[in-house]
Amino acid sequence: MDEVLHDRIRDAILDVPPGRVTTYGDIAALTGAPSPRMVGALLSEDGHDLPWHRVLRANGTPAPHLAHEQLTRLRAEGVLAKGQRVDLGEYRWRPSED
DNA sequence: GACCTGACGTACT
DNA sequence: GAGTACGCCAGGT
Repeated sequence: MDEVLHDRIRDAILDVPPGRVTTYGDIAALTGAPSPRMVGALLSEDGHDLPWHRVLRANGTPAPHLAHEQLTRLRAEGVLAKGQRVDLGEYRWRPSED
């Protein structure tokens, strides 16, 4: 994994403000990552100190094995989910609106 | 180098 | 809206 890209992905995730969410695809597009999977891979190995709970899949649902923890953290920030699905139209963060 | 795996996305049914 | 199929790229074996 390219280290510059690595840092850009981390920075992009750190930019997401509390109470908002983004998607793996958005982070990939924003940072130039070749695939959204790379974003997930990075979080998997080096995401412990990042607000990883603000990163969702494109349909607004979290990864299955993290769903409970992720939705709990998001709820604490004011992001409400309908079942397992967060309303991206409501909470999705865009860099331009920062 | 082939094959498998994964915190994903899009298209299609 | 939900499920399936396939493409995608990097890492490990």
